[in-house]
Amino acid sequence: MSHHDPKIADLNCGDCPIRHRAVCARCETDELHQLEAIKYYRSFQAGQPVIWSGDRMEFVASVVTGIATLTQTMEDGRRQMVGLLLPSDFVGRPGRATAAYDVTATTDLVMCCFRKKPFEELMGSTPHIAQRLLEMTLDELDAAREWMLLLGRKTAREKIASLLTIIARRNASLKLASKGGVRFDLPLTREEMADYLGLTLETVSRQISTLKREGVIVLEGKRHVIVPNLDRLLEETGDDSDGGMLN
Amino acid sequence: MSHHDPKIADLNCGDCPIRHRAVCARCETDELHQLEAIKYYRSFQAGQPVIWSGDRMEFVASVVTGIATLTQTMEDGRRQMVGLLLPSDFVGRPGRATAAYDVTATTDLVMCCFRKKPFEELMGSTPHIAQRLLEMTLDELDAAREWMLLLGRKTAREKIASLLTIIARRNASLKLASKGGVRFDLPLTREEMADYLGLTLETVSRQISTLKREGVIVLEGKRHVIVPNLDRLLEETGDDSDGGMLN
DNA sequence: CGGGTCGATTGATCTGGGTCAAGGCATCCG
DNA sequence: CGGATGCCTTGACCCAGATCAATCGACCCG
Repeated sequence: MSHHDPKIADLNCGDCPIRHRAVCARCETDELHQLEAIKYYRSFQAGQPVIWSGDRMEFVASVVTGIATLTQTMEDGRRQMVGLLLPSDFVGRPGRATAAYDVTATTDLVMCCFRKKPFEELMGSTPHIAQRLLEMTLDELDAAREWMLLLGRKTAREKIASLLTIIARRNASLKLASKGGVRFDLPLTREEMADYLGLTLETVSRQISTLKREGVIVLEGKRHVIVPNLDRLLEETGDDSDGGMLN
Repeated sequence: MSHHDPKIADLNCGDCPIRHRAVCARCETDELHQLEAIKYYRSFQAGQPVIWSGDRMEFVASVVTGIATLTQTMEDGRRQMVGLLLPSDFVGRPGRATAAYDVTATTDLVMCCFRKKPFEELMGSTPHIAQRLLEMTLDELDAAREWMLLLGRKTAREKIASLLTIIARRNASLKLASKGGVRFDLPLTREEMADYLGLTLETVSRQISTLKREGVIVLEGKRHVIVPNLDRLLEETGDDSDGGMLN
C-alpha cells in the first residue's frame, strides 16, 4: 500500500464545499473510498449544542454549512468564546477521548463527521492527511494568537472594529459597487459577540451604536451591516495597516 | 525507503533534553542521521531578540534550555505575549517564510535549529514527524484557548494566581516536604508577567503583594516564590477544581 | 565612592467598561 | 387581540484596573 506524494488532500469530501481530491490518481481512488467509508453527516438547528465539554467525543468533523462556536465556561457562568468555526473548519482532536470545549451551532449547521478510530488509522497510513491537518491547526493557532492580542490589549471600540473586519473578510458576500465598501449579515447575537470579545453585551451594543452614529457603519435592521468604507473601519481596529501579509 | 511505524519521534536530538529516538531500530539510525545532518545550535543571552516579526526566518527550532517568549506589538507600543516557550517547545512554521511574532530570549537560551528547507523535505518523507508536530501544535492550541479565557474573563487576582499555577506546574523543581507546597523561581519580570496577562506591571505588583500579605504565597527576594499550599492558590485561579483532566 | 540604570513597590487619582435597571421592538402563540 | 419571550438599546452609577508619579534597593561602572 504505497503512496505517491499527492499534493492536495483535504479532509472533507462529497458535497462538502472544499476541495478534497488527492492529485495522484492512484492514491485518489483509494483515499476517497476510505474517507467515504467512515464519514457521515450530522445536522443541527441554530442554538443547538453539538457537544458539551467533558463529553465523550467519538468523532472528528468539519463544518459543511453554517457556523459553530467553541466556548469555555467558568463555574460562576463567565463565558469566553475560544473558537469560531466557519465552513471548512475542523473540530476535534485525534488522540483525545473527550471534548475540551462546548461546541454550539449558532446557525443551522451541517457537519461532515469521521468516526475517530478509523480516521486515526487512516491518518497513520495516509501521511499527507496529518500534514494537511497540521497546516490547518497552525492557521488556527495564528488566529488564536491574534485573538489573544485583541482580548488582552484592545479597547472595546477596537475589539468591535476588529470583529466586524474579521466577519467582513470571511463573509464579504456583497462588495459594494462604490470603492472599498462591503455588506454582510452578523452571524452572532450581541451576547455572542460579547463572548467572543471578552466584553458585556451592553458594551457591544453601545460601541456598535457609536460606530453607527459616526457613520463608520450603517445598520439595516439589527443584523445587517453596511461598511461604506472598509479602510475607515480598518483604522479603528488598532492593527497594523499593511494587512495580514502572512506566509 | 520504507518506514516501520515507529512509536516515538521527537524533533530534538543529541544533547537536547527530550527523548528523540524512533522506537523501530531500523528507522532510528536513518532518521537520526538525517536530523543530525541539518541541525545546529544557537545560543542567546537573556534579553536578546531571537527574531523580529516580519523577518525572514529560514529555520524551525526547539528550545533546549532557557525560556523564550512570543509577543505581538501594536504600533502605539501595547504589547501582548502570545507564547511562552519552555524546553522542548517548538517554534517556527513549516511552509511560512517570515516570522509572525517577535521571539525573545527572556533567560539565557539554547535552541536546536533545523534549516527549513531540508526539514520540510524530511517531514515529507518521514510521516510521523508531521504527526508528532501535529500533536504538539494541538497542545499549543489548547494552551492558547485556556489563555484566551484568562485574558477575556478573569480578574487581575485570578490572572496572577493562574500564571503562578502554570509556572509552578511546569517548573516544580522543589516540592516542599510539607503536604502540597512548592517553590520555584519566576522566569519573568513584572512587566513580562503583565504582557502575559494583559495587565499593567503596577497591577501585577499590587496583586502579588496582596497574595503575599494574605499568606497565599511567600516571597524570597523578588523572584523566588514559595507556595505553602498549592490548593489554596488553585482556589484563586477561578478554574474548575478538578484540574486538567484532558486526553 | 557617587551616579546611573533597571526592576519593583506603593500611593493618589482617573476612567473605560461593568453592573443594574428600565424600556423598545419583533415575533410567537393562546 | 394581549401577554410572553428574546434580542437589543439606553441611561445612571460604580469600581477594577489604568495612569501618573514618587521612592526604594540592587547592581554596575567610571
